[in-house]
Amino acid sequence: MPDPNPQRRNEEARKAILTAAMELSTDPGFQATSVEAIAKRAGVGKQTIYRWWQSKGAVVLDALNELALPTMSFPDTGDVIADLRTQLTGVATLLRQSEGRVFAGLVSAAQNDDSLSRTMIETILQPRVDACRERLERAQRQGQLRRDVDLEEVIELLYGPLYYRLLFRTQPVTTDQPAQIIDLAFTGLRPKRSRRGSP
Amino acid sequence: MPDPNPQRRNEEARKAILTAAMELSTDPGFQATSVEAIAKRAGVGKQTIYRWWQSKGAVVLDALNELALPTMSFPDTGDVIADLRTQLTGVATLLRQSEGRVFAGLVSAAQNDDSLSRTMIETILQPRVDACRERLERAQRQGQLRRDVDLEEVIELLYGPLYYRLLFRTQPVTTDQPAQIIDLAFTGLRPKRSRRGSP
Amino acid sequence: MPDPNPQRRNEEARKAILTAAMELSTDPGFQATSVEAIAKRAGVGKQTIYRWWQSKGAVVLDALNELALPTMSFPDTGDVIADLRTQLTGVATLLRQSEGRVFAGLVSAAQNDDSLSRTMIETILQPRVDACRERLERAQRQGQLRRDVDLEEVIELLYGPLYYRLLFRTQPVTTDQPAQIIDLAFTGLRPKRSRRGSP
Amino acid sequence: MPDPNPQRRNEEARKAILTAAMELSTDPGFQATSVEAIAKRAGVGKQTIYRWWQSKGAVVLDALNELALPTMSFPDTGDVIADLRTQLTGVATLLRQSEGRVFAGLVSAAQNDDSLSRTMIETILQPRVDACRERLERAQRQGQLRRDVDLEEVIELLYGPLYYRLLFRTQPVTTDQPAQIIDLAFTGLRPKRSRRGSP
DNA sequence: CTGTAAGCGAGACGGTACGTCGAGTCTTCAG
DNA sequence: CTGAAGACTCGACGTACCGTCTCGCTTACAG
Repeated sequence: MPDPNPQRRNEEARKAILTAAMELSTDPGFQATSVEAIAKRAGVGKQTIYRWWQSKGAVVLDALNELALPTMSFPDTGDVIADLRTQLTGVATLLRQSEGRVFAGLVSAAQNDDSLSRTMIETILQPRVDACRERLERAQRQGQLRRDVDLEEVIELLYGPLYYRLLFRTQPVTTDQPAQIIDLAFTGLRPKRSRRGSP
Repeated sequence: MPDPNPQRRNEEARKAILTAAMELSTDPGFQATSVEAIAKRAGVGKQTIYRWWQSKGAVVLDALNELALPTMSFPDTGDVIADLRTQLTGVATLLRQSEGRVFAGLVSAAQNDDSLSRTMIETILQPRVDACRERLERAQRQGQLRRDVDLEEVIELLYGPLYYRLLFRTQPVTTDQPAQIIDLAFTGLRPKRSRRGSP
Repeated sequence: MPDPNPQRRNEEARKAILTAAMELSTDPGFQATSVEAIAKRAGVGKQTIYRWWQSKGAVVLDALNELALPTMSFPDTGDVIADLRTQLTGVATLLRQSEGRVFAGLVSAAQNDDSLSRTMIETILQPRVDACRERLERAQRQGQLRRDVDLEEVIELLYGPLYYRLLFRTQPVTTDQPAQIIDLAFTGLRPKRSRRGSP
Repeated sequence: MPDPNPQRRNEEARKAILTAAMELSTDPGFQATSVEAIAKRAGVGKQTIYRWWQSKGAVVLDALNELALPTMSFPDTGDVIADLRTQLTGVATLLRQSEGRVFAGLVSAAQNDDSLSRTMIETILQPRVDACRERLERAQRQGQLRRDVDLEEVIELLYGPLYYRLLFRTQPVTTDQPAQIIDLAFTGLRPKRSRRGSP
């Protein structure tokens, strides 16, 4: 039962598998895709998939990371609001496309697969959350953001609405959603100034 | 093939199915539960399930609605912030419990089942969103909330972070998350007033 | 884990399975045949085979019994030698044909499958051995056969050489082998009468 | 792709493979043994087996020949019946032991592997049959055996019943079976002399 | 008050995919 | 430059559920 030797790994097979996984997760869709179908399309034995990945979800996660997700270094122009807008718009654009449904499938699979959930957080979410937090810390130091806030929660406030639409599908993710989220979040929901008779 | 006659429906079987569905979705978990298992535990033929529901998801959705979700009329004490806090805390409390995982399973299933997605929105989400929007409209009229905002987006801003944690599981939903969300959302992220040199 | 209910059994499926099993055991051959192939050719789910039989061997055994093996009531003309010749020639004729190879495959499978071995003995061998023994007993009573012999061993002596050729394939089973076996066995191997000077 | 050079062959590996094959064919049994398992137990790569043998059967055949089967030169005391008894009892003794099951496995494998079948005949059966035939020819010349018989058939008559029990497993091979076979075969099945009214 | 047609528990059916095993081939690396 | 190690493709294994389809058996309405 030793783990397989990664040095002996066939790089061609690996790529073929990731490509097939990505294509099938896009077209018949994540749930409609079987490990068997991935193997067949990749021209690979099923065992070669099970040798290197724990589950279909793990394969698609790797495929998404390698083939679809940009490295996404967080922009820093000095204006945190503009940078957030740039960044969130990028995410929204991605989620609108087929990658969005693939990612939704992944989140779906992670609901009852703790290992996949952890890996997804570590390889997709955490790096981006960290990059965002660093940017927000700089913004705090530059006086562009309240200092008395938990940045993790700020991030959830900004991204939550995006994933809300992706996953509940009450309405599609749009590219102007980010601007509106940012406006709401920075300005706050309190009424502007009370029209008559505020202190 | 006419639809089955609802008057002839066996109420006992219906309840046994919903109960079994709820229990199994809680314990082995939604995805680990099969229609067959529900039928067996409910002491019911599989056909009786397929006669009245389209899928496992549809059964669990009904079960959740009937057995777990409160009617949740939105409170109105006159203080919108307090009311939101009450309401959101209720939701958070529910999501922390096993119902949270069941609901997550449902969201998961809805990712590739348009019909289930629609039903879930109609029976679970929409009524609560509507109640919330009405409350927020009242708040706007009473000057407790900015008028220049899309209420749908406000709702997404408030609830998004809750579901973010439920579905990504980066950290558990907590009962003080709502208070913090509301604080951030109402106060906004802008720095208080710049210490030196603002007009 | 209760056994399936035989009353609910689909007779059509059963026949299709036996026929497919027989055909495939004949053409690609017993060992080259997979349960999967039988299922496919019979237009049947694999589970339907596994529900009613323990193994491929068990299916083929039933197929052989139902489709290929005659009921073979042992003849009784009053002349035991003639009757044995008739009977053994019938067996040899069968073994020469494709049924012979199917049966050989079955014997092969039974080498490491005790349950199959037992069933094969009970359903194929034993009934024929019993019929033969009864005929031989009658022959003994009629003075056509030595009385001081174990009939089981006589049967092995008569049939052993047939199966020797079937299974070792040193030479093919032929239709005149039986006559020769019977001659040898009845006359015995001792020299006729010693030509010169026996005591 | 020339045949591998036998001079370069690693004698240690060869022995380890044969030993492993023999042990595994004895304990988990022939059919339950895989080439992979033999390689692992012998501490040898699978390729090293496939380089020198065509199949598992071929390996076990060699193992049996080299490790289990005596050279068995046919005895000749001048009394053919005694010699046959000696020889057949030796065979029966062997077949009763684990070698018997290994051999049965081999016969089983040979049913659908013509090449193995031929090799088995050539290396195991034929030499012993030849030795036996020579002994029987001498017996014929010495007037201890009918002259008007096909010796091949005599051999089948004598050995057939032994293999009948080995392969059908209706009852175990025993060490007194040979004596009884020989008695039947030499004396013949005809009744002694009819009690009343023979000259 | 009695057919008869529905819903019901049960579970066999044709399928699809699962995750595993082993076959036989091919590649890498150490001695 | 052989041989151990083992990754590869492939095919089949036996199992789990899917959703459909009979089966008899209540059960309740219609004649």
